[in-house]
Amino acid sequence: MRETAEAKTASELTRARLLDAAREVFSQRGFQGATVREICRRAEANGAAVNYHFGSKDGLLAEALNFAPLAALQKANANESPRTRLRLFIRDFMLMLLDENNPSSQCRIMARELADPTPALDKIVREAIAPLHEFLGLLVREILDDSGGGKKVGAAEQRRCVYSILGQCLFYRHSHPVLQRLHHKLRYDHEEIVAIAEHIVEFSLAGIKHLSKK
Amino acid sequence: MRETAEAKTASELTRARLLDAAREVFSQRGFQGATVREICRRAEANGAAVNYHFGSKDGLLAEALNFAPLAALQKANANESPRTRLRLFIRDFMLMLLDENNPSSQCRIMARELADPTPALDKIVREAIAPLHEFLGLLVREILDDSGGGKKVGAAEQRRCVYSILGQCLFYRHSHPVLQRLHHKLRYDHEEIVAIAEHIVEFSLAGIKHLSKK
DNA sequence: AAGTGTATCAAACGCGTGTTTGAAAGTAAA
DNA sequence: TTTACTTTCAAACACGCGTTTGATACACTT
Repeated sequence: MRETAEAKTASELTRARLLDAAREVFSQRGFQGATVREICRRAEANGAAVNYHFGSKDGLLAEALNFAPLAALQKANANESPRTRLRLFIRDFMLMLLDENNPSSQCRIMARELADPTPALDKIVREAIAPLHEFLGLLVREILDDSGGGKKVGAAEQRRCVYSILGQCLFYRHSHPVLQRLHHKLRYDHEEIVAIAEHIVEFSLAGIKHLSKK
Repeated sequence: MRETAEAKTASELTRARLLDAAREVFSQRGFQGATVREICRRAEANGAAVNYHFGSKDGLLAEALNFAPLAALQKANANESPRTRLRLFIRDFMLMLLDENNPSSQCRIMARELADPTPALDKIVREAIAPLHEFLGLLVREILDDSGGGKKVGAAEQRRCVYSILGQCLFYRHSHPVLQRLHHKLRYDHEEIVAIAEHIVEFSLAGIKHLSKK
């Protein structure tokens, strides 16, 4: 039965290699910019392998996506205070977004697709982004209530706070090519990412608190 | 001589039509997503017109860009207070970014190119984005000094404040496809854009002030 | 009216893309 | 070993892209 297992995993190994290569290339070049040929080359597979194993480039993207790491971020630290949960979430989210060594390229793939709709975007929005927005919305609401300003903050403003937080986070990934040209010594090492996250937390908490007290 | 003038402007008219169509298509589909054929179709010109008049698709983009409107935003209201100048800038910037009826599609074109380097990106960064960052950096510095907190705020934190502001602004354009799916009744009319700008101003001023006082 | 340079046009070119094909190699069961 | 099925492979296909070409129409000069 050793041959059976080996044969089975032989096919599954190329599948896995294709998925790994796809995640890498998609996160670096985006879905449009990535080519099936480059993915196959990196996976040391034949050019027809993608269509054989996944049907199409779209199918490969669909299987390459994995929303679990992002969802895990939201479930962690449930017993901490809202502010602490926001702080920890932003730190880990930024590490996913910016740290090339982070094993979860999912966020980097998704971030690239935000502006350029893909057949997979509907699924991404439904299964990853909508829950993320809801999670942050609840967190912002808790912090608003906690801040104890008498001001009643409406749903629209609460939503805009979520957008402000996500906008700050995504900016560093989205505008990376520009920031590199502006600031040649730029490099996202672990220390720098944590400092960025800390800035976003402080900046955002002040913004939220201000809204509740105005 | 009437015929001469007509003949001369006949060519210049197609040039102008091509530029208009190019700005429209580039801002809607991005440089990569835009096709020469669609631009020519919208301009009611022949498929070879772009290469005849501008040499290449790249050349068309280079001529379609115009940094004056963005620069004008920075020079206006020079005698107002730093906070007011920030408020007015963000409002007009958001109107450029989000209002499809705004005659200046430049910002919308540039925003699409941020993430996807184009041969023109170096020029865009040098002539438009770098001055913009410097402008906002000075404004943030003035507001920090004005806030009178004894805390000395370093250049890195000042820069991150600029990133926080721009990140919030660009998020609405960058993530528009996602926000539409999340929130189906979303529409950027004038009133909504102004409300968004106002939120970003309040949120950001609180964040900046917090940094200076911490 | 003939000549000259410019602008437009339909058609095609060269290239890269995702995908398909049919044969060859490999693997498991009979 | 033979048979049936799965996986790999080089090659080609169909398509869309930016671009080029050579003919044609046009406006202006001589």
